[in-house]
Amino acid sequence: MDVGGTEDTIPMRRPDPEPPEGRGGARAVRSADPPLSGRTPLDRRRILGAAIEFVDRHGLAALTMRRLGSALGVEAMALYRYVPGREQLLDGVVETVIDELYGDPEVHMEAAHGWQDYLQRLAHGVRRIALAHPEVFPLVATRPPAAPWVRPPLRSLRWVESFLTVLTASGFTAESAVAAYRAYSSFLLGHLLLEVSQKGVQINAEDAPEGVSNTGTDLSQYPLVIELEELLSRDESDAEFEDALENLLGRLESVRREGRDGGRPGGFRA
Amino acid sequence: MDVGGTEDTIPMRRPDPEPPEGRGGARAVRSADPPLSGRTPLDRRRILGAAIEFVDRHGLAALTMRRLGSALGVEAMALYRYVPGREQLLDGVVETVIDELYGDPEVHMEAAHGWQDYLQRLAHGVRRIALAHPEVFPLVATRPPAAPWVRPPLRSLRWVESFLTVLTASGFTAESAVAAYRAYSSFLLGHLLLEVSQKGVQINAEDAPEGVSNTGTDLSQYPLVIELEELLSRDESDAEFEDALENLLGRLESVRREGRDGGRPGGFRA
DNA sequence: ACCTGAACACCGTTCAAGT
DNA sequence: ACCTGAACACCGTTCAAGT
Repeated sequence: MDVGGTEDTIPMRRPDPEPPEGRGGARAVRSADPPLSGRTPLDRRRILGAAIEFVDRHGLAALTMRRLGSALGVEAMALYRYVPGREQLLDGVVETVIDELYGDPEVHMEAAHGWQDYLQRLAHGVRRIALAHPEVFPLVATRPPAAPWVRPPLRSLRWVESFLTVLTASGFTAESAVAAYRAYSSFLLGHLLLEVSQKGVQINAEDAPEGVSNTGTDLSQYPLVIELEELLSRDESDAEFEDALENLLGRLESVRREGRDGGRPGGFRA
Repeated sequence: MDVGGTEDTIPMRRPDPEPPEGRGGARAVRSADPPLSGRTPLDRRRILGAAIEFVDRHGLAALTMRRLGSALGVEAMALYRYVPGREQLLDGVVETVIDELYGDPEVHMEAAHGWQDYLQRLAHGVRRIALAHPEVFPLVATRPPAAPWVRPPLRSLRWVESFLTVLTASGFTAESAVAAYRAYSSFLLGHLLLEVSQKGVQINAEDAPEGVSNTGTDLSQYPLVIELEELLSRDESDAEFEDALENLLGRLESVRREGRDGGRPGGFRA
Protein backbone atom coordinates (compact mmCIF):
# COMPACT_ATOMS: atom_id res chain seq x y z
CA MET A 1 0.00 0.00 0.00
CA ASP A 2 1.96 3.01 1.26
CA VAL A 3 0.31 5.60 -0.93
CA GLY A 4 2.24 8.60 -2.16
CA GLY A 5 5.56 7.25 -0.91
CA THR A 6 8.51 9.63 -0.96
CA GLU A 7 11.74 8.69 -2.76
CA ASP A 8 12.20 5.94 -0.24
CA THR A 9 12.95 2.90 -2.35
CA ILE A 10 16.41 1.44 -2.59
CA PRO A 11 17.45 1.13 -6.24
CA MET A 12 18.09 4.80 -6.83
CA ARG A 13 18.19 7.42 -4.10
CA ARG A 14 18.88 10.22 -6.49
CA PRO A 15 17.95 10.15 -10.16
CA ASP A 16 21.25 11.40 -11.62
CA PRO A 17 24.37 11.68 -9.47
CA GLU A 18 25.94 14.24 -11.81
CA PRO A 19 29.46 13.47 -13.07
CA PRO A 20 31.82 14.53 -10.25
CA GLU A 21 34.25 16.68 -12.24
CA GLY A 22 32.46 19.53 -13.97
CA ARG A 23 35.34 20.19 -16.41
CA GLY A 24 33.59 22.10 -19.12
CA GLY A 25 29.86 21.36 -18.83
CA ALA A 26 28.04 19.52 -21.58
CA ARG A 27 30.61 19.37 -24.42
CA ALA A 28 28.12 17.39 -26.32
CA VAL A 29 28.91 14.47 -28.49
CA ARG A 30 31.08 12.63 -30.84
CA SER A 31 33.35 15.16 -32.50
CA ALA A 32 36.99 15.96 -31.72
CA ASP A 33 38.69 15.70 -28.31
CA PRO A 34 41.95 15.50 -30.26
CA PRO A 35 44.60 12.72 -30.04
CA LEU A 36 45.62 13.95 -26.60
CA SER A 37 42.69 11.78 -25.62
CA GLY A 38 40.05 12.47 -22.92
CA ARG A 39 41.52 13.00 -19.45
CA THR A 40 43.80 10.62 -17.53
CA PRO A 41 43.36 7.04 -18.63
CA LEU A 42 41.60 5.60 -15.53
CA ASP A 43 43.17 3.16 -13.15
CA ARG A 44 42.27 0.84 -10.32
CA ARG A 45 42.94 3.32 -7.53
CA ARG A 46 40.80 5.98 -9.11
CA ILE A 47 37.99 3.50 -9.64
CA LEU A 48 38.05 2.32 -6.03
CA GLY A 49 38.14 5.88 -4.76
CA ALA A 50 35.18 6.81 -6.88
CA ALA A 51 33.32 3.75 -5.70
CA ILE A 52 33.83 4.67 -2.05
CA GLU A 53 32.71 8.22 -2.64
CA PHE A 54 29.70 6.97 -4.55
CA VAL A 55 28.69 4.61 -1.77
CA ASP A 56 29.19 7.29 0.88
CA ARG A 57 26.92 9.58 -1.09
CA HIS A 58 24.25 7.32 -2.47
CA GLY A 59 24.40 4.13 -0.43
CA LEU A 60 25.57 0.66 -1.25
CA ALA A 61 22.41 -0.37 -3.03
CA ALA A 62 22.83 2.41 -5.57
CA LEU A 63 26.31 1.31 -6.62
CA THR A 64 26.13 -0.09 -10.10
CA MET A 65 28.85 -0.75 -12.63
CA ARG A 66 27.01 1.46 -15.03
CA ARG A 67 26.46 4.30 -12.61
CA LEU A 68 30.02 4.12 -11.31
CA GLY A 69 31.23 4.25 -14.87
CA SER A 70 29.24 7.33 -15.62
CA ALA A 71 30.42 8.96 -12.38
CA LEU A 72 33.89 8.50 -13.84
CA GLY A 73 32.84 9.81 -17.22
CA VAL A 74 33.17 6.45 -18.86
CA GLU A 75 31.00 3.57 -20.00
CA ALA A 76 30.59 0.70 -17.54
CA MET A 77 32.46 -1.70 -19.78
CA ALA A 78 35.65 0.30 -19.38
CA LEU A 79 35.83 -0.68 -15.72
CA TYR A 80 36.36 -4.31 -16.57
CA ARG A 81 39.85 -3.55 -17.76
CA TYR A 82 40.83 -2.75 -14.17
CA VAL A 83 38.48 -4.77 -12.03
CA PRO A 84 37.36 -8.32 -12.76
CA GLY A 85 33.75 -7.75 -11.79
CA ARG A 86 31.37 -6.19 -9.34
CA GLU A 87 32.14 -8.53 -6.46
CA GLN A 88 35.84 -7.88 -6.71
CA LEU A 89 35.10 -4.17 -6.89
CA LEU A 90 33.43 -4.47 -3.51
CA ASP A 91 36.37 -6.44 -2.15
CA GLY A 92 38.61 -3.66 -3.32
CA VAL A 93 36.42 -1.06 -1.65
CA VAL A 94 36.68 -2.89 1.65
CA GLU A 95 40.41 -3.25 1.37
CA THR A 96 40.91 0.38 0.46
CA VAL A 97 38.82 1.60 3.35
CA ILE A 98 40.65 -0.63 5.80
CA ASP A 99 43.96 0.51 4.41
CA GLU A 100 43.10 4.08 5.36
CA LEU A 101 44.12 2.91 8.81
CA TYR A 102 47.71 2.75 7.73
CA GLY A 103 47.66 6.30 6.52
CA ASP A 104 46.28 7.39 9.88
CA PRO A 105 49.12 8.89 11.93
CA GLU A 106 47.22 8.26 15.15
CA VAL A 107 47.44 4.59 14.46
CA HIS A 108 50.57 4.04 12.49
CA MET A 109 53.24 4.34 15.15
CA GLU A 110 52.58 0.84 16.22
CA ALA A 111 53.58 -0.09 19.70
CA ALA A 112 55.41 3.00 20.83
CA HIS A 113 53.58 3.10 24.16
CA GLY A 114 52.72 -0.51 24.83
CA TRP A 115 50.07 -2.84 23.54
CA GLN A 116 47.14 -1.30 25.39
CA ASP A 117 47.88 2.06 23.89
CA TYR A 118 48.24 0.40 20.50
CA LEU A 119 44.88 -1.36 20.76
CA GLN A 120 43.28 1.85 21.95
CA ARG A 121 44.53 3.80 18.98
CA LEU A 122 43.68 1.00 16.60
CA ALA A 123 40.14 0.79 17.91
CA HIS A 124 39.64 4.52 17.63
CA GLY A 125 41.11 4.46 14.15
CA VAL A 126 38.69 1.78 13.02
CA ARG A 127 35.87 3.66 14.64
CA ARG A 128 36.82 6.84 12.80
CA ILE A 129 36.69 4.91 9.55
CA ALA A 130 33.36 3.34 10.38
CA LEU A 131 31.85 6.71 11.16
CA ALA A 132 33.40 8.28 8.08
CA HIS A 133 31.97 5.60 5.79
CA PRO A 134 28.86 4.32 7.48
CA GLU A 135 27.46 2.96 4.24
CA VAL A 136 30.62 1.00 3.55
CA PHE A 137 31.15 -0.46 7.00
CA PRO A 138 28.52 -3.21 6.86
CA LEU A 139 30.40 -4.47 3.84
CA VAL A 140 33.62 -4.59 5.84
CA ALA A 141 31.85 -6.55 8.52
CA THR A 142 30.11 -8.91 6.18
CA ARG A 143 32.49 -9.91 3.40
CA PRO A 144 34.42 -13.14 3.78
CA PRO A 145 38.07 -12.72 4.75
CA ALA A 146 40.93 -12.80 2.31
CA ALA A 147 42.48 -15.92 3.78
CA PRO A 148 39.73 -18.43 4.51
CA TRP A 149 41.37 -19.80 7.62
CA VAL A 150 41.78 -16.47 9.35
CA ARG A 151 38.60 -16.53 11.27
CA PRO A 152 37.55 -13.02 12.05
CA PRO A 153 36.77 -11.15 8.90
CA LEU A 154 38.02 -7.72 9.77
CA ARG A 155 40.02 -8.57 6.67
CA SER A 156 43.36 -7.30 5.58
CA LEU A 157 46.12 -9.62 6.61
CA ARG A 158 48.35 -6.63 7.21
CA TRP A 159 46.10 -5.79 10.07
CA VAL A 160 46.17 -9.28 11.56
CA GLU A 161 49.92 -9.49 11.19
CA SER A 162 50.47 -6.19 12.93
CA PHE A 163 48.09 -7.08 15.72
CA LEU A 164 49.77 -10.39 16.41
CA THR A 165 53.23 -8.90 16.17
CA VAL A 166 52.55 -6.28 18.80
CA LEU A 167 50.84 -8.63 21.19
CA THR A 168 53.33 -11.45 21.03
CA ALA A 169 56.09 -8.88 21.50
CA SER A 170 54.28 -7.63 24.60
CA GLY A 171 54.22 -10.85 26.52
CA PHE A 172 51.18 -12.60 25.08
CA THR A 173 51.59 -16.26 24.27
CA ALA A 174 50.63 -17.31 20.77
CA GLU A 175 47.41 -18.78 22.12
CA SER A 176 46.38 -15.73 24.06
CA ALA A 177 47.32 -13.36 21.24
CA VAL A 178 45.01 -15.25 18.93
CA ALA A 179 42.26 -15.32 21.55
CA ALA A 180 42.76 -11.61 22.10
CA TYR A 181 42.55 -11.00 18.38
CA ARG A 182 39.26 -12.77 18.22
CA ALA A 183 37.76 -11.05 21.23
CA TYR A 184 38.94 -7.68 20.05
CA SER A 185 37.61 -7.96 16.54
CA SER A 186 34.26 -9.32 17.56
CA PHE A 187 33.92 -6.45 20.02
CA LEU A 188 34.78 -3.86 17.38
CA LEU A 189 32.55 -5.48 14.82
CA GLY A 190 29.53 -5.65 17.05
CA HIS A 191 29.90 -2.26 18.58
CA LEU A 192 30.59 -0.35 15.40
CA LEU A 193 27.98 -2.14 13.37
CA LEU A 194 25.42 -1.14 15.94
CA GLU A 195 26.64 2.41 16.11
CA VAL A 196 26.79 2.87 12.38
CA SER A 197 23.38 1.40 11.76
CA GLN A 198 22.03 3.70 14.44
CA LYS A 199 23.47 6.70 12.66
CA GLY A 200 22.15 5.49 9.34
CA VAL A 201 18.68 5.18 10.75
CA GLN A 202 18.74 8.61 12.35
CA ILE A 203 19.68 10.12 9.02
CA ASN A 204 17.31 8.10 6.90
CA ALA A 205 14.51 9.06 9.27
CA GLU A 206 14.34 12.35 7.38
CA ASP A 207 11.00 11.40 5.84
CA ALA A 208 8.36 11.46 8.60
CA PRO A 209 8.36 15.27 8.97
CA GLU A 210 6.98 15.56 12.49
CA GLY A 211 4.96 13.89 15.24
CA VAL A 212 4.40 10.15 14.97
CA SER A 213 7.76 8.80 13.80
CA ASN A 214 6.01 5.45 13.96
CA THR A 215 6.95 3.15 11.08
CA GLY A 216 3.59 1.46 10.85
CA THR A 217 3.92 -1.09 13.65
CA ASP A 218 1.49 -0.89 16.52
CA LEU A 219 3.58 0.37 19.42
CA SER A 220 0.86 0.09 22.00
CA GLN A 221 1.76 -3.58 22.39
CA TYR A 222 5.11 -2.57 23.80
CA PRO A 223 4.51 -0.34 26.81
CA LEU A 224 8.02 -0.52 28.24
CA VAL A 225 9.55 0.38 24.91
CA ILE A 226 7.32 3.43 24.87
CA GLU A 227 8.06 4.35 28.44
CA LEU A 228 11.80 4.11 27.88
CA GLU A 229 11.73 5.71 24.46
CA GLU A 230 13.77 8.66 25.62
CA LEU A 231 16.52 6.48 27.05
CA LEU A 232 16.48 4.09 24.13
CA SER A 233 16.97 6.84 21.60
CA ARG A 234 19.62 8.70 23.52
CA ASP A 235 23.02 8.70 21.87
CA GLU A 236 25.93 8.14 24.24
CA SER A 237 27.96 6.17 21.76
CA ASP A 238 31.26 7.88 22.49
CA ALA A 239 31.13 7.12 26.17
CA GLU A 240 29.76 3.63 25.60
CA PHE A 241 32.58 2.87 23.25
CA GLU A 242 35.18 4.15 25.69
CA ASP A 243 33.76 2.12 28.55
CA ALA A 244 33.42 -1.09 26.63
CA LEU A 245 36.87 -0.80 25.12
CA GLU A 246 38.46 -0.14 28.45
CA ASN A 247 36.74 -3.13 29.93
CA LEU A 248 37.91 -5.34 27.10
CA LEU A 249 41.49 -4.21 27.48
CA GLY A 250 41.30 -4.95 31.17
CA ARG A 251 40.17 -8.45 30.39
CA LEU A 252 42.97 -8.91 27.91
CA GLU A 253 45.53 -7.78 30.45
CA SER A 254 44.52 -10.49 32.86
CA VAL A 255 44.64 -13.07 30.09
CA ARG A 256 48.12 -11.90 29.27
CA ARG A 257 49.25 -12.33 32.85
CA GLU A 258 47.80 -15.80 33.11
CA GLY A 259 49.43 -16.79 29.84
CA ARG A 260 52.82 -15.61 31.06
CA ASP A 261 52.55 -17.67 34.24
CA GLY A 262 51.78 -20.81 32.30
CA GLY A 263 48.43 -21.52 33.93
CA ARG A 264 45.18 -20.64 32.17
CA PRO A 265 42.56 -20.70 34.90
CA GLY A 266 39.91 -18.43 33.43
CA GLY A 267 38.95 -15.90 30.85
CA PHE A 268 39.77 -16.83 27.30
CA ARG A 269 40.95 -19.76 25.36
CA ALA A 270 42.33 -20.14 21.86
CA MET B 1 42.88 -14.28 -13.43
CA ASP B 2 41.88 -17.48 -11.62
CA VAL B 3 41.81 -19.78 -14.61
CA GLY B 4 39.34 -22.61 -14.82
CA GLY B 5 37.25 -21.30 -11.94
CA THR B 6 34.68 -23.66 -10.50
CA GLU B 7 31.07 -22.55 -10.01
CA ASP B 8 32.27 -19.87 -7.64
CA THR B 9 30.51 -16.70 -8.74
CA ILE B 10 27.69 -15.18 -6.78
CA PRO B 11 24.67 -14.63 -9.01
CA MET B 12 23.67 -18.27 -9.37
CA ARG B 13 25.17 -21.03 -7.31
CA ARG B 14 23.12 -23.68 -9.00
CA PRO B 15 21.65 -23.40 -12.47
CA ASP B 16 18.12 -24.59 -11.73
CA PRO B 17 16.93 -25.06 -8.15
CA GLU B 18 14.22 -27.52 -9.28
CA PRO B 19 10.65 -26.79 -8.19
CA PRO B 20 10.41 -28.12 -4.64
CA GLU B 21 7.30 -30.28 -4.92
CA GLY B 22 7.62 -32.97 -7.59
CA ARG B 23 3.85 -33.58 -7.78
CA GLY B 24 3.49 -35.45 -11.05
CA GLY B 25 6.62 -34.78 -13.13
CA ALA B 26 6.43 -32.76 -16.32
CA ARG B 27 2.65 -32.52 -17.01
CA ALA B 28 3.49 -30.37 -19.92
CA VAL B 29 1.55 -27.35 -20.88
CA ARG B 30 -1.57 -25.40 -21.12
CA SER B 31 -4.44 -27.89 -21.04
CA ALA B 32 -6.75 -28.75 -18.15
CA ASP B 33 -5.96 -28.70 -14.41
CA PRO B 34 -9.73 -28.46 -13.83
CA PRO B 35 -11.63 -25.71 -11.90
CA LEU B 36 -10.36 -27.15 -8.58
CA SER B 37 -7.38 -24.91 -9.46
CA GLY B 38 -3.66 -25.67 -8.89
CA ARG B 39 -2.73 -26.31 -5.24
CA THR B 40 -3.28 -24.04 -2.24
CA PRO B 41 -3.57 -20.38 -3.15
CA LEU B 42 -0.26 -19.01 -1.75
CA ASP B 43 0.01 -16.68 1.22
CA ARG B 44 2.50 -14.49 3.00
CA ARG B 45 3.64 -17.09 5.48
CA ARG B 46 4.31 -19.67 2.79
CA ILE B 47 6.25 -17.11 0.77
CA LEU B 48 8.45 -16.10 3.70
CA GLY B 49 9.07 -19.73 4.59
CA ALA B 50 10.09 -20.51 1.05
CA ALA B 51 12.35 -17.47 0.98
CA ILE B 52 14.17 -18.59 4.12
CA GLU B 53 14.62 -22.08 2.79
CA PHE B 54 15.84 -20.69 -0.49
CA VAL B 55 18.41 -18.43 1.18
CA ASP B 56 19.59 -21.26 3.44
CA ARG B 57 20.13 -23.42 0.39
CA HIS B 58 21.41 -21.05 -2.24
CA GLY B 59 22.62 -17.98 -0.40
CA LEU B 60 21.24 -14.49 -0.16
CA ALA B 61 22.66 -13.32 -3.46
CA ALA B 62 20.71 -15.98 -5.32
CA LEU B 63 17.33 -14.89 -3.96
CA THR B 64 15.36 -13.33 -6.74
CA MET B 65 11.70 -12.60 -7.04
CA ARG B 66 11.62 -14.67 -10.17
CA ARG B 67 13.50 -17.61 -8.71
CA LEU B 68 11.50 -17.54 -5.49
CA GLY B 69 8.35 -17.52 -7.55
CA SER B 70 9.40 -20.54 -9.51
CA ALA B 71 10.44 -22.33 -6.30
CA LEU B 72 6.81 -21.86 -5.29
CA GLY B 73 5.53 -23.02 -8.66
CA VAL B 74 4.31 -19.58 -9.61
CA GLU B 75 5.38 -16.62 -11.71
CA ALA B 76 7.25 -13.85 -9.87
CA MET B 77 4.45 -11.38 -10.38
CA ALA B 78 2.15 -13.45 -8.22
CA LEU B 79 4.28 -12.64 -5.15
CA TYR B 80 3.39 -8.97 -5.35
CA ARG B 81 -0.12 -9.75 -4.15
CA TYR B 82 1.32 -10.71 -0.76
CA VAL B 83 4.53 -8.75 -0.43
CA PRO B 84 5.03 -5.14 -1.52
CA GLY B 85 8.47 -5.72 -3.02
CA ARG B 86 11.82 -7.35 -2.64
CA GLU B 87 13.03 -5.17 0.24
CA GLN B 88 9.95 -5.86 2.27
CA LEU B 89 10.35 -9.53 1.50
CA LEU B 90 13.76 -9.37 3.16
CA ASP B 91 12.31 -7.50 6.13
CA GLY B 92 9.78 -10.27 6.44
CA VAL B 93 12.48 -12.90 6.30
CA VAL B 94 14.35 -11.23 9.15
CA GLU B 95 11.25 -10.92 11.24
CA THR B 96 10.23 -14.51 10.67
CA VAL B 97 13.65 -15.83 11.58
CA ILE B 98 13.77 -13.75 14.75
CA ASP B 99 10.29 -14.88 15.66
CA GLU B 100 11.50 -18.47 15.72
CA LEU B 101 12.87 -17.49 19.12
CA TYR B 102 9.38 -17.34 20.51
CA GLY B 103 8.62 -20.81 19.35
CA ASP B 104 11.76 -22.07 21.08
CA PRO B 105 10.79 -23.73 24.37
CA GLU B 106 14.31 -23.24 25.76
CA VAL B 107 13.76 -19.52 25.52
CA HIS B 108 10.09 -18.98 25.99
CA MET B 109 9.69 -19.48 29.72
CA GLU B 110 10.91 -16.00 30.32
CA ALA B 111 12.33 -15.26 33.71
CA ALA B 112 11.52 -18.43 35.57
CA HIS B 113 15.03 -18.67 37.02
CA GLY B 114 16.21 -15.08 37.20
CA TRP B 115 17.51 -12.64 34.67
CA GLN B 116 20.92 -14.22 34.19
CA ASP B 117 19.34 -17.51 33.30
CA TYR B 118 16.99 -15.68 30.96
CA LEU B 119 19.80 -13.87 29.17
CA GLN B 120 21.73 -17.12 28.93
CA ARG B 121 18.83 -18.91 27.29
CA LEU B 122 18.09 -15.98 25.05
CA ALA B 123 21.68 -15.77 23.86
CA HIS B 124 21.82 -19.47 23.15
CA GLY B 125 18.51 -19.26 21.36
CA VAL B 126 19.75 -16.48 19.11
CA ARG B 127 22.94 -18.40 18.51
CA ARG B 128 20.99 -21.49 17.50
CA ILE B 129 19.11 -19.41 14.98
CA ALA B 130 22.27 -17.82 13.64
CA LEU B 131 23.88 -21.20 13.15
CA ALA B 132 20.72 -22.64 11.63
CA HIS B 133 20.46 -19.82 9.09
CA PRO B 134 23.98 -18.58 8.54
CA GLU B 135 23.10 -17.06 5.20
CA VAL B 136 20.22 -15.12 6.71
CA PHE B 137 21.97 -13.84 9.81
CA PRO B 138 23.99 -11.04 8.21
CA LEU B 139 20.67 -9.66 7.07
CA VAL B 140 19.39 -9.70 10.63
CA ALA B 141 22.46 -7.84 11.76
CA THR B 142 22.41 -5.35 8.96
CA ARG B 143 18.84 -4.25 8.30
CA PRO B 144 17.62 -1.07 9.97
CA PRO B 145 15.39 -1.61 12.99
CA ALA B 146 11.63 -1.45 12.92
CA ALA B 147 11.42 1.57 15.19
CA PRO B 148 14.04 4.09 14.17
CA TRP B 149 14.74 5.28 17.66
CA VAL B 150 15.42 1.88 19.13
CA ARG B 151 19.11 1.85 18.59
CA PRO B 152 20.31 -1.69 18.39
CA PRO B 153 18.90 -3.39 15.37
CA LEU B 154 18.41 -6.87 16.65
CA ARG B 155 14.91 -5.87 15.53
CA SER B 156 11.62 -7.15 16.72
CA LEU B 157 10.16 -4.92 19.36
CA ARG B 158 8.74 -7.98 21.06
CA TRP B 159 12.27 -8.92 21.84
CA VAL B 160 13.20 -5.51 23.21
CA GLU B 161 10.05 -5.35 25.29
CA SER B 162 10.62 -8.73 26.80
CA PHE B 163 14.25 -7.95 27.55
CA LEU B 164 13.44 -4.72 29.31
CA THR B 165 10.56 -6.26 31.21
CA VAL B 166 12.67 -8.99 32.68
CA LEU B 167 15.56 -6.73 33.61
CA THR B 168 13.57 -3.96 35.20
CA ALA B 169 11.65 -6.58 37.14
CA SER B 170 14.98 -7.97 38.36
CA GLY B 171 16.30 -4.86 39.99
CA PHE B 172 17.79 -2.99 37.06
CA THR B 173 17.05 0.71 36.89
CA ALA B 174 15.62 1.96 33.62
CA GLU B 175 19.01 3.40 32.71
CA SER B 176 20.97 0.27 33.42
CA ALA B 177 18.41 -1.95 31.71
CA VAL B 178 18.82 0.09 28.56
CA ALA B 179 22.60 0.09 28.87
CA ALA B 180 22.49 -3.66 29.43
CA TYR B 181 20.31 -4.09 26.38
CA ARG B 182 22.83 -2.25 24.28
CA ALA B 183 25.86 -4.10 25.59
CA TYR B 184 24.11 -7.42 25.25
CA SER B 185 22.97 -6.93 21.69
CA SER B 186 26.25 -5.57 20.48
CA PHE B 187 27.99 -8.55 22.02
CA LEU B 188 25.64 -11.01 20.37
CA LEU B 189 25.82 -9.23 17.06
CA GLY B 190 29.59 -9.13 16.92
CA HIS B 191 30.18 -12.59 18.18
CA LEU B 192 27.62 -14.35 16.05
CA LEU B 193 28.43 -12.42 12.91
CA LEU B 194 32.01 -13.49 13.27
CA GLU B 195 31.11 -17.07 14.00
CA VAL B 196 28.66 -17.34 11.16
CA SER B 197 30.96 -15.80 8.62
CA GLN B 198 33.65 -18.19 9.76
CA LYS B 199 31.36 -21.14 9.12
CA GLY B 200 30.36 -19.76 5.77
CA VAL B 201 33.97 -19.46 4.75
CA GLN B 202 34.86 -22.93 5.88
CA ILE B 203 32.03 -24.31 3.80
CA ASN B 204 32.64 -22.18 0.75
CA ALA B 205 36.28 -23.22 0.90
CA GLU B 206 35.20 -26.45 -0.77
CA ASP B 207 36.79 -25.39 -4.03
CA ALA B 208 40.59 -25.50 -3.60
CA PRO B 209 40.73 -29.30 -3.48
CA GLU B 210 44.02 -29.71 -1.60
CA GLY B 211 47.31 -28.06 -0.66
CA VAL B 212 47.61 -24.31 -1.07
CA SER B 213 44.25 -22.97 0.10
CA ASN B 214 45.73 -19.59 -0.72
CA THR B 215 43.25 -17.16 -2.27
CA GLY B 216 45.78 -15.42 -4.45
CA THR B 217 47.33 -13.03 -1.95
CA ASP B 218 51.01 -13.31 -1.22
CA LEU B 219 51.17 -14.74 2.26
CA SER B 220 54.93 -14.55 2.59
CA GLN B 221 54.54 -10.92 3.66
CA TYR B 222 52.79 -12.07 6.80
CA PRO B 223 55.10 -14.45 8.65
CA LEU B 224 53.28 -14.41 11.97
CA VAL B 225 49.99 -15.16 10.29
CA ILE B 226 51.64 -18.16 8.69
CA GLU B 227 53.28 -19.26 11.89
CA LEU B 228 50.02 -19.08 13.82
CA GLU B 229 47.90 -20.52 11.03
CA GLU B 230 47.01 -23.56 13.03
CA LEU B 231 45.80 -21.51 16.00
CA LEU B 232 44.01 -18.98 13.81
CA SER B 233 42.01 -21.59 11.99
CA ARG B 234 41.11 -23.60 15.07
CA ASP B 235 37.43 -23.58 15.91
CA GLU B 236 36.63 -23.20 19.60
CA SER B 237 33.55 -21.13 19.03
CA ASP B 238 31.37 -22.96 21.55
CA ALA B 239 33.80 -22.36 24.39
CA GLU B 240 34.56 -18.83 23.28
CA PHE B 241 30.89 -18.00 23.22
CA GLU B 242 30.36 -19.45 26.66
CA ASP B 243 33.28 -17.54 28.13
CA ALA B 244 32.42 -14.24 26.59
CA LEU B 245 28.76 -14.52 27.54
CA GLU B 246 29.60 -15.38 31.11
CA ASN B 247 31.93 -12.42 31.33
CA LEU B 248 29.28 -10.10 29.97
CA LEU B 249 26.71 -11.32 32.44
CA GLY B 250 29.17 -10.76 35.24
CA ARG B 251 29.63 -7.20 34.14
CA LEU B 252 25.89 -6.68 33.96
CA GLU B 253 25.46 -7.99 37.47
CA SER B 254 27.84 -5.38 38.84
CA VAL B 255 26.04 -2.67 36.92
CA ARG B 256 22.80 -3.87 38.38
CA ARG B 257 24.14 -3.65 41.91
CA GLU B 258 25.52 -0.17 41.37
CA GLY B 259 22.24 0.99 39.89
CA ARG B 260 20.34 -0.30 42.91
CA ASP B 261 22.56 1.58 45.31
CA GLY B 262 22.07 4.83 43.51
CA GLY B 263 25.74 5.47 42.71
CA ARG B 264 27.15 4.76 39.29
CA PRO B 265 30.92 4.68 39.76
CA GLY B 266 31.99 2.48 36.84
CA GLY B 267 31.03 0.14 34.05
CA PHE B 268 28.17 1.31 31.87
CA ARG B 269 26.12 4.34 31.27
CA ALA B 270 22.85 4.87 29.43
C1' DA C 1 46.50 0.71 -25.31
C1' DC C 2 42.23 2.07 -23.99
C1' DC C 3 37.47 2.65 -24.59
C1' DT C 4 32.69 1.86 -26.77
C1' DG C 5 28.35 -0.30 -29.14
C1' DA C 6 25.77 -3.81 -29.47
C1' DA C 7 24.18 -7.82 -27.62
C1' DC C 8 22.79 -11.46 -24.10
C1' DA C 9 20.63 -13.21 -20.20
C1' DC C 10 18.76 -11.73 -16.25
C1' DC C 11 16.62 -8.31 -12.86
C1' DG C 12 12.34 -5.76 -10.17
C1' DT C 13 7.99 -3.99 -11.00
C1' DT C 14 3.45 -2.43 -13.43
C1' DC C 15 -0.68 -3.36 -15.48
C1' DA C 16 -4.07 -4.97 -18.40
C1' DA C 17 -5.82 -9.32 -19.29
C1' DG C 18 -7.11 -14.04 -18.52
C1' DT C 19 -9.56 -17.86 -15.66
C1' DA D 1 -10.07 -13.81 -6.25
C1' DC D 2 -5.89 -15.17 -7.90
C1' DC D 3 -2.52 -15.59 -11.30
C1' DT D 4 -0.07 -14.62 -15.91
C1' DG D 5 1.92 -12.32 -20.39
C1' DA D 6 3.84 -8.77 -22.07
C1' DA D 7 6.26 -4.80 -21.40
C1' DC D 8 9.57 -1.31 -19.32
C1' DA D 9 13.69 0.30 -17.48
C1' DC D 10 17.61 -1.33 -15.61
C1' DC D 11 21.33 -4.86 -14.38
C1' DG D 12 26.32 -7.45 -15.01
C1' DT D 13 29.22 -9.11 -18.41
C1' DT D 14 31.28 -10.51 -23.18
C1' DC D 15 33.28 -9.40 -27.29
C1' DA D 16 34.21 -7.63 -31.59
C1' DA D 17 35.10 -3.22 -33.17
C1' DG D 18 36.63 1.45 -33.14
C1' DT D 19 40.39 5.20 -32.21
